Amino acid sequence: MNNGKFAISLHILVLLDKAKGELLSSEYMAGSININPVLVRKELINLRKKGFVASKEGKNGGATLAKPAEEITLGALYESVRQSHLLGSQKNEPNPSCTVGKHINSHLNDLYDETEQILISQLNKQTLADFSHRFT
Amino acid sequence: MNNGKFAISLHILVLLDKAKGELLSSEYMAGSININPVLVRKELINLRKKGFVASKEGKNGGATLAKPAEEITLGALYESVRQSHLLGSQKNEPNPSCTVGKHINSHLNDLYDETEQILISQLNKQTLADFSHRFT
DNA sequence: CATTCTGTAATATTAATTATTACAGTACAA
DNA sequence: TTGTACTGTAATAATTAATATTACAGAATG
Repeated sequence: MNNGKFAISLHILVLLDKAKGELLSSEYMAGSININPVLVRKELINLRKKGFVASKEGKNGGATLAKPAEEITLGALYESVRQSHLLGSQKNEPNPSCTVGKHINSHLNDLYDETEQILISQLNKQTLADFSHRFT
Repeated sequence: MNNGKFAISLHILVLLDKAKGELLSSEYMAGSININPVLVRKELINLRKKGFVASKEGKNGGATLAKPAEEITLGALYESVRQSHLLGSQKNEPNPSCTVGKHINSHLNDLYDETEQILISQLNKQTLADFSHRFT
């Protein structure tokens, strides 16, 4: 489905939760995740768009959670980072002169959608707060 | 998690199911999927190893299902093509001097494992026969 | 107004996926 | 017994996706 974005985003959110409202810089978070700060800022764009975090520009700026960790479900996070389909991308262009080839993509998409819904509802059972509490 | 392998493998299996025991060549299947025949043969290696298909070499050779489509669940197929983790690969090496960085990978793996189990059991509700019947 | 941040674009690097070429070996069938 | 049509598999190339880097304008602080 997706890439390391879910892991990176969740890592960011846990750090912000642990920071208890204190602003964290992208550089600091990048140091914990061990990736480039620009990648953190890019993920923040997305997280901000979804209303999970807020940023403050300028000196002593940084990011913080924009809503309580109890109100951010992992399913919502999954949906926010998901870009392609769960079980495989529908980039194949099967032969339309073959009955199977002609319909496989729509059947695959149905299957993926059904399955993804289950996955999301499973992830929705857990909030950022729950996940964050796994850390001592 | 994984790539287009799930889609390719499922496409192959549906073709074989529809062929009702008749041997299909990798070239023929590649034509329906619209990919290179070598990729089909590579997927067949895996499907054979899992006991889903059998191949016959030589002239007029090809592949066929090795067990009834009713006995191949999509969950088993998923497990057979899965190679990396569902929600993202654990290739990050977070900073171990940070509490969050130090433990995030093991917590992520726990989460992924839990979630993947749900996904597999969901996919297990459907067999190749069920999926194949979606095609007229 | 120097400093420390964010936001964002542009580009480079690396890794993963997919495709291609090549050929040995197997089975059939004339 | 030999040509043909396949599989099996390795080696390599090409393409695409993911990640990293560099660069710099603009915002807020002190």
